[in-house]
Amino acid sequence: MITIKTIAGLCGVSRGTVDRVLHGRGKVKPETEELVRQMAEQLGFRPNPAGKALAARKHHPVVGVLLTSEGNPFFDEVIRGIKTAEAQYHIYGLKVLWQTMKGYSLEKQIALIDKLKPQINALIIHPINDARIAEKLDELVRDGCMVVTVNTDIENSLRHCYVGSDYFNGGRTACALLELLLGRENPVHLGIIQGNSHVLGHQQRLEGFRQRMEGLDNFHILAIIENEDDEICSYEQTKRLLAEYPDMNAVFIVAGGVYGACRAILSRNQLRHITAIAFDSVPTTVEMMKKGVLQAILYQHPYRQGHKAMDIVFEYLVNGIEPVSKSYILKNEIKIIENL
Amino acid sequence: MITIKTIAGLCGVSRGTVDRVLHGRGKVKPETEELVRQMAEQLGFRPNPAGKALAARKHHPVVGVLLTSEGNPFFDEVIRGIKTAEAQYHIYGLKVLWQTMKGYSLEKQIALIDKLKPQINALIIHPINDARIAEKLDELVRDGCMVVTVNTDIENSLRHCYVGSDYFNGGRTACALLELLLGRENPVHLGIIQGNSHVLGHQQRLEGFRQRMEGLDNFHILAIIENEDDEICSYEQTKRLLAEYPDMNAVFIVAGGVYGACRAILSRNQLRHITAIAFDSVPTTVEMMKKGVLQAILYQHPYRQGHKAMDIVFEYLVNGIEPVSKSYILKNEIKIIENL
DNA sequence: TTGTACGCGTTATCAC
DNA sequence: GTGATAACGCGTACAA
Repeated sequence: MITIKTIAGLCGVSRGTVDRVLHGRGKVKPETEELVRQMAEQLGFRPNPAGKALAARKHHPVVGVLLTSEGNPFFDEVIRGIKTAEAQYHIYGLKVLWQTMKGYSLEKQIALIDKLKPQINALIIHPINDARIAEKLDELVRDGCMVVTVNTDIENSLRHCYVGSDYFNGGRTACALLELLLGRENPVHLGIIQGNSHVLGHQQRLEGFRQRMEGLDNFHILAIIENEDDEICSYEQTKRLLAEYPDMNAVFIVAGGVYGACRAILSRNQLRHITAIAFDSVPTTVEMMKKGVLQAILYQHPYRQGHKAMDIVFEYLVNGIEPVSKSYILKNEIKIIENL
Repeated sequence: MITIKTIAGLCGVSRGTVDRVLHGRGKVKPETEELVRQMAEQLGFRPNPAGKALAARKHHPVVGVLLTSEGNPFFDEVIRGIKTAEAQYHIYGLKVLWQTMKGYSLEKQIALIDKLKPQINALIIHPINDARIAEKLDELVRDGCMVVTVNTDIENSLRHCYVGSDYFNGGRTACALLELLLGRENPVHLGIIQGNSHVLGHQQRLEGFRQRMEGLDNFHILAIIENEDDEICSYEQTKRLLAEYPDMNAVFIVAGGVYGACRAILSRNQLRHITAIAFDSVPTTVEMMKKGVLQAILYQHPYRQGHKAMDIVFEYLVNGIEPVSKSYILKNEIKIIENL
């Protein structure tokens, strides 16, 4: 095992000098610096996290978590993942400041970022995809704060890393799944219940779905409605859709409002079967799977999203390790009742 | 943060004494012992892993890994998971001894266990489900060696923990998936390609499948063959099966020999479509999905199996933490080409 | 510029 | 029985 001591001994300098070189604190003769750097490089020196952890306990790095999770049960598992990681990293002196909000108010989110800003060394955020938020996050990054987006990414921003699913692929997979369930021969008359077309992930899912649909001659989109992720709106709109298109035999629920849409399908109480799929296994969605309204769902590992986001922040803050990649993408899994 | 020092101070004893109490090394006055124990309990003392790691480096705990992985690409990902964890725990002085074998020879496995036995503090093993192996593992456990079974469990053994999938549920999920793909109305004439009915997991998958099939009046099992996880045998047997039952329209491949069975299906080159599903995403299986022979597969998180097994061993050996549960079960996931 | 010394939490060891 | 001390690897304040 290579330690600072090893390098110091081999270079004939003290541990302090090696440390200064490795941390770029200056005040080292150029030749010495070069020697130490080469030696560390050559021996493949990797600082021991255990030592780092022990030494770093006095810093108490603070992580802010800002989620649009109020009233959105999807985030329950994300939160559980973050909290599990929080407990695990507690001994490293890591502290977490929580902020949650309901809905997608730009002003509210900006206000909460500003509130957290002076207190934190890193931010885990479920961001609204708006240029003003991107600007705010860039401001944080420039001030030395790490920023990790979770579940939803934001365009044109300096954020260090994104942890979440591949929405485009989620749409593709959804379409392929419907093809499997309905076959290539039977005509598929499709109703699409979109969440909010201004939300990046929702857009991308629909694009992915459309791309995968090219060449499927038996697939026909009858209509696309937006429910704004609201259950009541979803219920009313879906009901209207089903009345308007009596030959609809498939429904793709792109984002939220799953329960409302399913209740609308249930309320028709007719013989003709509708094949429906949606995303995420929140309790009401599982209920609708059990009732047979939803044949399958796509699952984006919410627990692991939360945990991984904290892992990345921890590695950066405590061990000084930059994320290996700009994004950490979890697979879209297909779930039916049996393997929930 | 509660440290040994905190407790020592509060009890008016030295850190050494606290350590002796907490590790049951004896040589402590009963009253002192009681006092310290109560104090630690009351304050909820949790030893700091970082400190432990630093202090424990000289122990060099050794983990033996014994897998029947030769010639079985399924284990490639399991191995990758173990190796990633190995690298991560390297700094704690953890060493790993690898042993692999081809096939399922009892004598060979026993010999390899005996070879590892004197050198290891823990064993991660893909065991043959036989009483003689169970006996061997119990022997290890009694000698103070931790034993973790991975991917396949063993019956009636003292092993500390099992990490793997739920085979019974895998079978259930497979049946439910076929029902979704083929519908409840059309008659389903099923051929089942079993691996080896003496392998516990293979048995359980079939049982799960059968249980889920109860009440599906349109499902009919035409035949069940065994391929002994051998590709050639699988190819020949499947070919014979397809010739014998020309109305077969669904195939369930329970375990190995996926490639052989798929090649047999391909070789018929006929118009009638066969819906086929299998387990695990090894390269040849993915190839057959791309060719359209397999509509979907079930995936048992091999990478995470390997990683988790090492996690559990690490926690026990280095931090002295017993596994919370006797088994750690990963979900069976449904994969199609799009979300592989 | 460079070296020394201490603290972080745990544990092994030596001295009493 | 018990206490004191050194060691592990790293970061850093302070001394030289």
